[in-house]
Amino acid sequence: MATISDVAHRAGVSTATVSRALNGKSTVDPELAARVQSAAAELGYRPNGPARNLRKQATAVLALIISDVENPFFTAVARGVEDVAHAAGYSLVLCNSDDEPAKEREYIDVALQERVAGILLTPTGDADSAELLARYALPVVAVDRPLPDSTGDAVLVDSRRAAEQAVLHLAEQGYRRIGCLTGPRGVLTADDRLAGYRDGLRAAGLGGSDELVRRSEFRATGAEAAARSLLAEAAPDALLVANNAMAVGVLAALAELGRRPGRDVGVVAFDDAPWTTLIDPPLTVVAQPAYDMGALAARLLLDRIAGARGEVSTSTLSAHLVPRGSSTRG
Amino acid sequence: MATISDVAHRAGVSTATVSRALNGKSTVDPELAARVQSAAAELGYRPNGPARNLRKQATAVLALIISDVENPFFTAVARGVEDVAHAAGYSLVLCNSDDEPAKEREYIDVALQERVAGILLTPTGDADSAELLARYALPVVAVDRPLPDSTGDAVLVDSRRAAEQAVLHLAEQGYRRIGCLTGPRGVLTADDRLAGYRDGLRAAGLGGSDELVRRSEFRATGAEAAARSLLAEAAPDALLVANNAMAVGVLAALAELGRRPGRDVGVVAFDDAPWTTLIDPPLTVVAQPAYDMGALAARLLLDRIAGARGEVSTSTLSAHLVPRGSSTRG
DNA sequence: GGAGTATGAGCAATCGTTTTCCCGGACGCT
DNA sequence: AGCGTCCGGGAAAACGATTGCTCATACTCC
Repeated sequence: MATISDVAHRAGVSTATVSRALNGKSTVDPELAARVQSAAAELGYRPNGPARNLRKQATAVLALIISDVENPFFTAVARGVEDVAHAAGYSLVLCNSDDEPAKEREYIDVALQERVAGILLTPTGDADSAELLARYALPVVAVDRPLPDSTGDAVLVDSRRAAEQAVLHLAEQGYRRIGCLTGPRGVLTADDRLAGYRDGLRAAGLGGSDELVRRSEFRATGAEAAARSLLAEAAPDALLVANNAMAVGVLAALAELGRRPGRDVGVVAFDDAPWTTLIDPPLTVVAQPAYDMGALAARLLLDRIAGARGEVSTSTLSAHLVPRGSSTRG
Repeated sequence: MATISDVAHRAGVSTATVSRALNGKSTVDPELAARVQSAAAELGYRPNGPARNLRKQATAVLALIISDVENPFFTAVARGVEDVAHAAGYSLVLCNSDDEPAKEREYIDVALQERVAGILLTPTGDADSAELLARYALPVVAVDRPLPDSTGDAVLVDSRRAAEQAVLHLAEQGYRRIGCLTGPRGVLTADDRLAGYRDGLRAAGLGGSDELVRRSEFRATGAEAAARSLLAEAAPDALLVANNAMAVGVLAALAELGRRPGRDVGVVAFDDAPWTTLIDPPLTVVAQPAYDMGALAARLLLDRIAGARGEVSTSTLSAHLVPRGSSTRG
């Protein structure tokens, strides 16, 4: 593949001039610039990225470490990030941590090696990861969950408050034994939503009991089993479900048990998705602004990279309840 | 950040020895190797990726150019790719082409500059892109659709046959005026599925007419409008829908018109998704092995990169029909 | 006409690795 | 004891761009 000196040779100038001409730097004689342009075009010259990155001691690459691209919430985040990054001339390397600290650390290591300009991640909460990031002073923005010790900017959703409102909504609709299906202990969004659930029960004057709470992975199969056990053992008349994938499992369990959402068991789930209006009754959801979170996070990160030195910021966007049929009796 | 010579200095050896020790190359005295290891650890040394890539004239990065990460089909492909790539020590840069040739070319250009080891893409069909790839002899595997002129390996699904079988299935169930909603002209999967639809009609002895066919973008909103127009103007008693996102639009249109899938209008859609069993009646789908396609494509690409010189291959996986309630009367 | 200044291009250093080449010492064999 | 062979490690040359510095040329102004 043609190098800059091939181009220089063909255009009859030095490599310095080629570089300047191609990067529109300083003043290059228009005629020479034209010669360079055409020489580059004829040779199909593409600057060598690694060489340029080495010399400039900087790359135009961001790392995005999310739990799982197959989760529509993270997918929307990724899309927001990519759109902003791309508009700014940055590329994105995609990493699935599956919420495993070991994988997370491994990917951070790769990012460090590749000297990416910054990292966006949904932290597993692993302290070593955070320490690694801090040690190398790599620009970081956390999405969906904060970093341990809240080093670095974060773009969050007020899950707790949203969960509380979801419970209040269920209570208003006349549900009394409201259960909660949330994610693994230690995952902040899972714990937050549970806390919000408890806030809601308290605010509604409903006593809660741990019997009405189940945890599972943030996936359909685990949630299905958890829902089944909860329904059998605690007889809830409504459920707050902590994410979209879990909702699939819960709805499957209800269908199998012949319990109709809304009339028999009120259901509210986190995360909106296109299909939630297609089921009967339509699913009441807590819609999170995933795309916007990604876009905002990317912008914050680019600002940091550009050298904005301000205080560490935490942006908390709010989720909003979208009431539909699954949370009304009748 | 510490460089290799910092490590060399601290360990009291040359940079060459550090490099050899850290890469487990040739034979380095175990004692020296240990000194190097601990010096590197103490300094928190991370080899400079760009420098290494420059020197080695190779990177451990693959580019993945797909239409849209928010489409669950591509998301599953991406996941398959990522898993395989990661296991082989490769990173993935993610690009959304939105099926726009201009964006596709732009991303190919970026990939070329960054000297990625190979590209996986769902080609828009743009000839310039293909030419670009061919000119630089970059290892490429096409996923879901072949490259123009079928340069490069491809991992496809037998969409046409699957569409035919879906139509035959509908015909068996007693539907007679079967319509088709497919994607934009020129997108191969869209055209293939349409061709398969026509094959199916012919095989079932049903006359087709263009009146029963509509095209839209591969998205929900376009499909909803198209479905509405088709239902109003051509009175089909069944629909073959060419992808998952479109199915959402179609089902929304049916719901709004008060037409029940199955009983009133048979529906079969491409792409399975977790929610398809939650609706009533459950949606009959043509399930594509998206994850496997991604994984296979990545393996083929890695083989090419490793220097497998064999013939250009085309792997055609088969999709299978999953009959559910939306395609049975009653 | 001469001195000073702007303008534009080239030389060469530099980024941090890997890898080739070479050299010194140790060892084995005759 | 002398010679040949390994073997391990260091010096230095790449890799391909960017950029500070220098220098030649032409121009302006007195």
